[in-house]
Amino acid sequence: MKKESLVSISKRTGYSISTISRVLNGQAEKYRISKKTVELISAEAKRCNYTPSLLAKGLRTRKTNTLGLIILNIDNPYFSNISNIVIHQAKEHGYTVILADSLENEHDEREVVRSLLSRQVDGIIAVPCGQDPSFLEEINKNSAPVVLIDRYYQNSLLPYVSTNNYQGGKMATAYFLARGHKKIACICGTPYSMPSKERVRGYREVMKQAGLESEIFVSGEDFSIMNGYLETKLLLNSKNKPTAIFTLSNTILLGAMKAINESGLKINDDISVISFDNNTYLDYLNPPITRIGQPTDEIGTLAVKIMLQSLEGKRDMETRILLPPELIERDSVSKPGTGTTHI
Amino acid sequence: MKKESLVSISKRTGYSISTISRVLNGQAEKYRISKKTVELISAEAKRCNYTPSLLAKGLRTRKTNTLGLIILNIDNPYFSNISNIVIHQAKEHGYTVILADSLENEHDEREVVRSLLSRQVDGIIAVPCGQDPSFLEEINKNSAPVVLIDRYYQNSLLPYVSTNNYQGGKMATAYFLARGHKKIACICGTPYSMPSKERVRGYREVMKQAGLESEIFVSGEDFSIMNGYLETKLLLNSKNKPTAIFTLSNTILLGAMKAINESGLKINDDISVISFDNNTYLDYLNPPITRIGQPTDEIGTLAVKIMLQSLEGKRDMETRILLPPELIERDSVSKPGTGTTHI
DNA sequence: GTTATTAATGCAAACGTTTGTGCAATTTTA
DNA sequence: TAAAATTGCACAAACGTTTGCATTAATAAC
Repeated sequence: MKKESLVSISKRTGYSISTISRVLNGQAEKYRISKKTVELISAEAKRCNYTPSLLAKGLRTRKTNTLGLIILNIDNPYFSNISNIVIHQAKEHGYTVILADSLENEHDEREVVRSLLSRQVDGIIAVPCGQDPSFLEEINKNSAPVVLIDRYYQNSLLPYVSTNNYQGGKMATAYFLARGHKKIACICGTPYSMPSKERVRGYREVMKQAGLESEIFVSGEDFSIMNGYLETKLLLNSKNKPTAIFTLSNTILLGAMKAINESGLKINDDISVISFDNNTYLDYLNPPITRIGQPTDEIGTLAVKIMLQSLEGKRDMETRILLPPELIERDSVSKPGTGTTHI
Repeated sequence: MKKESLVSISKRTGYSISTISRVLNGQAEKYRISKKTVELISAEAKRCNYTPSLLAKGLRTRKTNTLGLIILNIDNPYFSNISNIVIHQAKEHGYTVILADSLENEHDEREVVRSLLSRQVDGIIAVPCGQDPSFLEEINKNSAPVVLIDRYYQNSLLPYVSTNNYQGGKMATAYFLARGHKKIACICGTPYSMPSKERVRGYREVMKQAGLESEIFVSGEDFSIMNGYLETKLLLNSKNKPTAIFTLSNTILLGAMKAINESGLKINDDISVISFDNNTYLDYLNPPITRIGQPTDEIGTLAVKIMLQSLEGKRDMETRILLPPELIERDSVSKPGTGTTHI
């Protein structure tokens, strides 16, 4: 089965390539193609199951209807979650997305961007991994519009949509305080990343306001399970053991739980935990984990929307967006007077 | 910044487009381009940060170095796991993958295939969702090679790589039996899908051999959390309550756990559970869940390998592959004489 | 001092589209 | 009935590559 093309249809119907093209693109009226011709060509196209070559189309029009999506790590449910939304939203608007991950290193990020650009993606939605926005800014200026999600830069005008992580940090800390905790430790992720910085800032702020400045304790190096595990190990073995731990991601939480289990402690009874990120399985853990959920649906949807607006040349939209997080109350924090450790 | 092309480099260096092309494709020697020229052109290409247009390249060579990957649902960790492997393996060999999901319905599957083909993917790796292989067979024959993963067809020659689900079903059931269980129920997923069918077949086989034919109980309609929840509800409220439940996927498991929790029962003590699929978080559930793990790494890697072989015209590889599953023993099955219900 | 070799490069077609412009035939206008 | 307007379509260039073949200049062979 030879692949069908405008040429092959042209030969079979006797009409010129341009006429076929215009009919199949709904430009028939504009070019006054007769009704009879339109029907004839449409019928033939359907009969032979014609599919336009998006390569040729893209080459000619400089538009591929393709978006690049760069995340840190496909395996992380938070990102696969967002990817899912972005892919479907894009599809909804006629776009296909190419998904790639940077493995959270700048070298791969650059390589991936180049690869996407050589495929002429119309735009790039990315969770950036470095501390320096200039590379992506240049891409945004010269090659293809860039929209950031999750992570973003303060000193850059790149559009982004993320969670109000500061608020999230405050919510978690306040919740601990309301339940009588004072010794609250925070295990953070990649320290220079905006989400980590902002969550920590919220935590510090609330601690300070409560007069617990001396109890502030932040550690951690990245958003890995291992990091959560190691830091928790250290915390549990320190002289000044906390009664509550604020883990800044679902991955850190898993590591923390492992360390806690190994110590024979029970979450809630012996030590309280709040995590960031909302995942279905968190409700099935023992106990179900109280957490600060991010509005991933809205983040993905808005990112695509901003991208599309940008592609259509509209620039009147607010393009630096922080969405409110949500406290999802479960059972991993002891109630006042209930816990054993912190009274 | 005007996009660089062979033409722009040609103009600047004075060499013809073909010479540039050959140099940049490493064909210099073959065409006896002088060393000086090669260096000059290479330097200029690097200087201006030239990236070839893969659209033009693909159009001309009919090769895009792109693979399509179709899965049922991006959000399911089992699939995002496999996707991760496939994407990285493909990248390893110079291929980019376009990820799409069929939402487990044939209409979307067809649409997605068409979309991929119009992008001229070199091949398609897919978890098929229907019962009829003919559509994908036709694609495989006429348009692009197809390799199936996870699900496959008995009456088709399409290459596939999957888990030996039959063996997995037997392993789980035998494990239950060895621990003294007799009333073992099985909650299956999409009943006509090969994984579900084979796992159930293994379950039935072992039950029969143990003389427990009368205790065989299989229900379930799909691989959703809801299905797991509802079926477990029914099981727990039936007159002939099972002492053990074999859930055929991680999603079904989550649903089942919810139902079990709601009944106030405890896994292991009151009811035993084995699930299919291996996920990190299963170790953090209460209790950690004993499960039949699939070799997702190998599945993804082999699928890509088979695809590449097929693209290179080699056909001498075994292309219908079942890999052995692995029993991952945790703590969700009561030990003989320990459980309360089944003695 | 011709002629055959070889080295180094250029020409032009083709891949499958889109789109500005051109042009013949038909119809309308005056 | 001639000019003008409209209808219905075709031509051809362009997008950025790859690649078979042609071409030129230099060197070697005789």
